[in-house]
Amino acid sequence: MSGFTQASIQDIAKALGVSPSTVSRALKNHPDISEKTCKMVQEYAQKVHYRPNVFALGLKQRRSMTIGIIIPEIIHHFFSSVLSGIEDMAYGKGYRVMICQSNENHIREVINMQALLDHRVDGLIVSVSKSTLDFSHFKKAGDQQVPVVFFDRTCDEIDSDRVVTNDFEGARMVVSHLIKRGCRNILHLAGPQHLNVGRERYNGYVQALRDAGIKPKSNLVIKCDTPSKVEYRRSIILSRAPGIDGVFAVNDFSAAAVMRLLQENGFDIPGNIAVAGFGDDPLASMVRPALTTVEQRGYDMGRESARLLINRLDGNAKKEFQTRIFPAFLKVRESA
Amino acid sequence: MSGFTQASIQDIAKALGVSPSTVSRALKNHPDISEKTCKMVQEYAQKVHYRPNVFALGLKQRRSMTIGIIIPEIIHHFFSSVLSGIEDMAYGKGYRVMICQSNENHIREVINMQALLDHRVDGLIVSVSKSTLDFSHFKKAGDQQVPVVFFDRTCDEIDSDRVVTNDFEGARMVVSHLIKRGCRNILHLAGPQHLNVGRERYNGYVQALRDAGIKPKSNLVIKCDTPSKVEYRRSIILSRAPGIDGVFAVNDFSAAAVMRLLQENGFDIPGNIAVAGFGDDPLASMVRPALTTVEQRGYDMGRESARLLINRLDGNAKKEFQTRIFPAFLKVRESA
DNA sequence: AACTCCAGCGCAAACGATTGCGGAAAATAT
DNA sequence: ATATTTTCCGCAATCGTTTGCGCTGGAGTT
Repeated sequence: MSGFTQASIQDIAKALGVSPSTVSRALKNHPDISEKTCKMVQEYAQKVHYRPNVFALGLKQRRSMTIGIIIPEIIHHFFSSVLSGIEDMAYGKGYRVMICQSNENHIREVINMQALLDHRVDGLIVSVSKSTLDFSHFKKAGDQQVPVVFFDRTCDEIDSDRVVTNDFEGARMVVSHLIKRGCRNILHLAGPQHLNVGRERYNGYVQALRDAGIKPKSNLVIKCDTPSKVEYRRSIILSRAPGIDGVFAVNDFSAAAVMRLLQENGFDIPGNIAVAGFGDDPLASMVRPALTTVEQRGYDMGRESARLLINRLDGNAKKEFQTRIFPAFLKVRESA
Repeated sequence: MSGFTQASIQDIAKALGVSPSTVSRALKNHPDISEKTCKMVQEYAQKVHYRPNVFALGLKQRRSMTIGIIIPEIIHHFFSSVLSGIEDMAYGKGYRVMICQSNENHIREVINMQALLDHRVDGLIVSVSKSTLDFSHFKKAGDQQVPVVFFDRTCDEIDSDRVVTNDFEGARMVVSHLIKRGCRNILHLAGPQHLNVGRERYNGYVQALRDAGIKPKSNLVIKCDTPSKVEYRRSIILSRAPGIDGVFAVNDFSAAAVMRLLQENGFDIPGNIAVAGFGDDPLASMVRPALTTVEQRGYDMGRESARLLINRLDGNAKKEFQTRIFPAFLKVRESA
């Protein structure tokens, strides 16, 4: 009710005939303050809907109880899952979050970084954009004593905590599955190789082939990690199509797109060509045939990222940085 | 470079042998300060990477230059598009954003609201959660002089600026299209009727039927607005299926889910049953057959929401509240 | 009676930036 | 030469909260 203006500690102090310091202490049950006073203050504070001023707090304590997050694109189910995990853990520990999207754009990432640092976030959780090759903006965070946790797409140049999926093993598993199903000539729609995820998934693909005594062929690897790139490369994909019996795409979006492309051109999935993706996006179960893919535990990864960061912020983290590797799970559906 | 600690205005003042007030004014080219001093201060500030302290600023100016955003679920493409629109407009006008998800949960929405108010956002842009029936938390924003703009899912009880799609017309168009294609018995998977979007789309559906002289049947309207609800209601949907020749779902997710369900049970889309959705999610073009749907201009709606809000914040808005209605566009693909 | 001790509270200085007002020096006018 | 205006800058208060330190009065000790 109380209407317009937010009550401050001084307002409460004045109204109750005590000093601001007493109010401040009473609100946190400081032992110096008598029980009676505590109760009186707290009740009055409640009545006038007192809420601490975060600006004054931040100014005084030199911390914001806020975690900054930079992710490439929030629209991907994996990233939103991670986000939920981070939020839940953070809220539970009294932290808030501030979310920025880089839109896979390096410049935007740098701007976001600055904005978050300007807002004096206590720590950062980041998954780097595809177009980021220079990591100096992350070092700036280190300079300002702001710890960074990288998840999924990490930055090797910077010593930090990391939370990743076992991309290698996930890729190896799903490609092995394709081989077990009888595939011999498996096309890989690869992600950027300067990103750990792209590299690891590629490596897992190669490993699975080797395990089965199949020689990897470089013309069966195409850099192509979005639906629009699938469209852009349709002619080369279609030129390979007659000679292949399987596709492993670096993510579900490309997998769905290539599946559609192949279907439109008369190939039966999985009859002629089996298709597998990576990530288990909700999309995977909505397309036809439903997509065989690799499940990542995004939510748990988010929680763990936040846990690692907050431990460090609260000073109860080991000095050495850690890398948490989450298992990947093969999710067999209809497409392979 | 400069290492650990962020330089403050006082640090600069001390280093340059001037007063903090001079530095403050020099940094914004105040006419009281000589050109020479301005240049000196600005150059030094640049050198030490001076960045204003948002806490001090917020405390003094009693505004944060930050817009709070509450949306149901960021994972929906529509909402992320709106988000991008808001961000672009806001950044362009010197505002930052703080994003919260309600996850369609009323409690969470209330908490988010309080968190944003605690952070002293200057204004709010909100799309209300499905489970919100009580709007008192929004009134609290009004009490604190924090203007709110509602988009898409509005709140009728509160006088405010609004930005919406012409849901009625969109629904009418797409259902008319179904009818033109020959559909007579069209199932509607409806959203919650306490939300304007659910209601308007339903009304558009009814209007299209009436326009064609078809009598709406209540047993052809099922409340069902997510894939999991489609699953949950599969038996009733399938019991209706033999008698229908079209489906209009309140969003693309449900449309895709129902399409799969029907296909799995031997119905050909669009041969036996035509299916249409709403929203033009990227999903729509990835499923088979590609989904006929209604396009909403999410990005533009985001920009407009931010524009309306910022105009009000900057004091150059008319007193009366406005409602901006964005057109919807029929997007015909393969499913209908 | 004089002492110590402690519970309970207030003073005042931060944190970093802004801004109205006043004042010294320099420039201009008389 | 003095008077007047400009130019340029500093003082100090302010935003709301925290916190080290000091003060008071009453209870307990000797």
